[in-house]
Amino acid sequence: MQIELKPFQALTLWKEIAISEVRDDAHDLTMRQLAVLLTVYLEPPPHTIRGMAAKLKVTKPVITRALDTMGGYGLVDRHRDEKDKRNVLVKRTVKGALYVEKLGDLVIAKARGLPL
Amino acid sequence: MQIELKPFQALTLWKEIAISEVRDDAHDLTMRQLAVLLTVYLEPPPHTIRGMAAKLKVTKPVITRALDTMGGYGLVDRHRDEKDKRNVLVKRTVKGALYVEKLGDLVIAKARGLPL
DNA sequence: CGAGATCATTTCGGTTCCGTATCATTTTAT
DNA sequence: ATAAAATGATACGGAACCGAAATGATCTCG
Repeated sequence: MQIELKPFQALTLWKEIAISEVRDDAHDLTMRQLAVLLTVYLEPPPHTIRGMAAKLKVTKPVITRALDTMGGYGLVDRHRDEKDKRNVLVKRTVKGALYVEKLGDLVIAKARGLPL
Repeated sequence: MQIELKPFQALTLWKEIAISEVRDDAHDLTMRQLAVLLTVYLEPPPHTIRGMAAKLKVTKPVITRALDTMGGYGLVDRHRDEKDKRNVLVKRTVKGALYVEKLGDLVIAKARGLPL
């Protein structure tokens, strides 16, 4: 992963990834859902609804709905926090891990293909 | 260690950008809209509805609606092709160019901030 | 000239998402 | 014990989007 990107190259990378995501659109995630998904898989737990809402500067229902949708896809899971039963902890799934891993491969492949 | 770090960095970059976009959500573009926008601004014209639909492998109404929304934001413009009045040519705007430029700066800034 | 092809848009019914406000449950503090 | 606070989910009306199909305008070509 070269870090010395010029503006046009950086945008081309972003464009190629966006187009790839749109094309073989397995799940049609929105930007918000993607931000939630990557937060869950890249940052250390625990992940609560309130915490993620604060991190993304969105309201709690946005996170709840994103988890509803992605939970339906099997990309994330939810469990009550036994220590504090008001909290809900977002958990990773095998399917979600595979999806994220594939996305990482895509970013790398596209970055490698850039004329640097 | 280094081998596993590369995908993680790539995903972290993608995550940081997604979160930034969600946070200061000037326009709340979807992935499809973003793909359309970047295609218009990074690839040489002309850009027709049919051409972009084919490129993104989506139906034409998807492109039409994306242009409706982004046109409302002032990010793109449309004109009839005078050579073939069936066609509509997508045009760039000053506002859209600024938005794309800012996005490029964001990608670069986030890439630069990655721990190599 | 006229039939068919091409292109973008609109329409349709249905789904999803939005933000605000409210609700139910659980914890904390008095 | 009980009131207040905290947390996530849900209700609601409105907006945006979906794919498929229909529409209107324009072009092509026999």
